[in-house]
Amino acid sequence: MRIGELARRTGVSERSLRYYEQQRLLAADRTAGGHRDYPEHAVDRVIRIQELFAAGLHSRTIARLLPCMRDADGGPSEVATPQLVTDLVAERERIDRMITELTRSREVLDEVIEAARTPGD
Amino acid sequence: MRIGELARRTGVSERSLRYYEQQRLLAADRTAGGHRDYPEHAVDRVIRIQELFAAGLHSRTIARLLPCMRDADGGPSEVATPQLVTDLVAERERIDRMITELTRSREVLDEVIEAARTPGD
DNA sequence: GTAGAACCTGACATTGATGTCAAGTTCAAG
DNA sequence: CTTGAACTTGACATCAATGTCAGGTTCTAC
Repeated sequence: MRIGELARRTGVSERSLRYYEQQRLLAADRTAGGHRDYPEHAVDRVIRIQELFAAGLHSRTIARLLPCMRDADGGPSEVATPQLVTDLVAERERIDRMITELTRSREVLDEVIEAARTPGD
Repeated sequence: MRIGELARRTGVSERSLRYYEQQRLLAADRTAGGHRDYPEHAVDRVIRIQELFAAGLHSRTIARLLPCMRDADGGPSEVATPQLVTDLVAERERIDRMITELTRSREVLDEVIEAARTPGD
C-alpha cells in the first residue's frame, strides 16, 4: 500500500512515516517511480512504533528493539544483546514509574471532575 | 524551606522549581533578601505537579487545575468551571489511551527481555 | 567582618518528534 | 496525452520543559 493509505489506517502522519524510515524503524519497497510501497503488516508495525514512542522510548532504542520483537513481519526475531537487555530493563522500570504517575494523575482528574459534577458537595 | 532543600527532597531541579513559580504553579514566600521560602506542603505539591507533567498536561492546564485540587495546601478548593471540566475529561481520555499504550509497550519489553533470558527457547 | 555556600535574575541552548511549505515528479483515470 | 491527485526530497519551524552559564547578591557560621 502507499504512504497515504498507511497514514490513514494508522492515524500517523505521512511526515512521521517518512521519519520512521529515515530512522530505520520502518522499511518500504519502492515503485519504479520511487514511491513508497508498504506491505500489509506495516500497519501493525506502525502501531507498535507509536506505542513505543508513547512509552517514551527514543527512536534509536526502538530501532535496536524492533529486530527482537516477534511480529507479523515474517522475519525471524533476533535475540537481544546483553547491553540491549540492560537498557530495556531500565526502560521497563521507567515505564512502570510512568504508569504509576499516570494513574495517580488520573485519580486527581477524577476527583476534580466529580467534585464539579456534584455541586451540592 | 529553601529551594535547594525542596529540590533535594522532590528530585526536581531548582531550575524547574523556578519555572513552576513563573508559570504560577507554585507560590513561594521570600526572605528579606529575596530568597524563596517554601512551606512544608510544597513537597507534596511539587510531586503532584511532576505527576501531572508526566501525564502530558501542559503547565497552563495544570495552573487551572491546581486550585481545584483538594490538597494539603490549606486553601479551600475551588470548583472547576464547565470549560475546565470539558478539558479535563479530554485529558483523562488521553491519559487512558496513554496507559493502554504504555501497558502494551511494557508487554513487548517483557517478551524481548524474557526471550533473551531463556537462550534455549 | 569575612569566607564560602547557597541563592538570585536573565539569557541562551537543547531535545526530538512532528508540522509545514516549496518545487518538482509519478501515478491513474479519462 | 492530459489532468489532478498523490507522492518525492529538502529545508526550516515549532513546542515546552529543562539544562547551563554568567554575573551579582544573600545567608550562615566562624
